Amino acid sequence: MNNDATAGAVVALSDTAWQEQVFAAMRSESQRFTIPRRQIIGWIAERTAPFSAEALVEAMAARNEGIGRSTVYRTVDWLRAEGWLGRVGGEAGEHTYARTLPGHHHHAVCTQCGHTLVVSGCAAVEALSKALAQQGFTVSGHTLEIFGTCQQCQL
Amino acid sequence: MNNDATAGAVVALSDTAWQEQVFAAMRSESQRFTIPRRQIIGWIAERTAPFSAEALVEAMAARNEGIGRSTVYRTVDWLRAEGWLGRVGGEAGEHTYARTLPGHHHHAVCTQCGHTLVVSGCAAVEALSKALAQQGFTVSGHTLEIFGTCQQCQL
DNA sequence: CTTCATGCAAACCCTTTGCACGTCG
DNA sequence: CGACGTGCAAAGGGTTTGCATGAAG
Repeated sequence: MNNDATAGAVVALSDTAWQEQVFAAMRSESQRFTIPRRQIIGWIAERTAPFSAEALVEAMAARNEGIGRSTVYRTVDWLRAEGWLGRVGGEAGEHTYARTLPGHHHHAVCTQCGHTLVVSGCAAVEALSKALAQQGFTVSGHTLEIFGTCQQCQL
Repeated sequence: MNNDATAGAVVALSDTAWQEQVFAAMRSESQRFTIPRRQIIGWIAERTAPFSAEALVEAMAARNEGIGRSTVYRTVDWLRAEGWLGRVGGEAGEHTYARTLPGHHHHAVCTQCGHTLVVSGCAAVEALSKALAQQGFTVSGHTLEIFGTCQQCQL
């Protein structure tokens, strides 16, 4: 079966690739390759589920070196600005963040364990764009978040 | 042409119907039909674009009666809890809210004037659900926000 | 008359910022 | 060395809460 044409490929979120790409981007943007940044990025790379800013702050503060709140937030801001990190489910009081890969895609997040799948492409939304175009509405972008239960949590 | 089967119908956001339904829901939930609540709901019903909480607070404070912040936020919370109001585009510092209609649907928001179209149904996402089901992921819900330029703002 | 929403202001939370110091290149 | 990131703590902005008052049923 092949749903790629209509729904895009579904893949697990790769962590090592993400970290490598972020490091490469840092270099090419002449961002300083500091220890705090490496630790923060490394921690995020290990996450397989979305996390809160506070969780990251605490994890870094617990380190021997004791990375400060501001550094964490500043690094997160940079990652978001560059598109390596995105906010998901901002419905609650505190924001949650999830790793992001270059290019257009969406996340399917398990509401029980937080495990995240990446859905590449979104031909599905293109149909909507056509319908909206008939109303004179030009689509320039969209966000899509999917919630559900992953295979593990259904056992 | 008929895209309804794949993309759902696209309609403008109806305000009077919304207000009527909210009022009816208030009664059936034995919520008190107070003047502040009616004013807040009435103001929201007039909006054709998403609005910030602060805008609503200011609009209410400007009224002769002077509705307080807490009342505004509490009413908003109730509306959100009941599904009559939703947060959209929480990426920025302050949240923006938009009216919601019963049943599943999505919004297409003009990034220039804020005008909102409602897209009923979302057969498009069902294709994604199938692809995810093949990975053992059961979809229970999703959010979709569309951004673009409406007919008015393209002139 | 009893119950519950209101309004004011202070508390609260997460996030951002200023400044002197330390680190990277 | 020079520039820039870091850490601390305090400020900032939006949202929530406590309590006495006042309106709704």
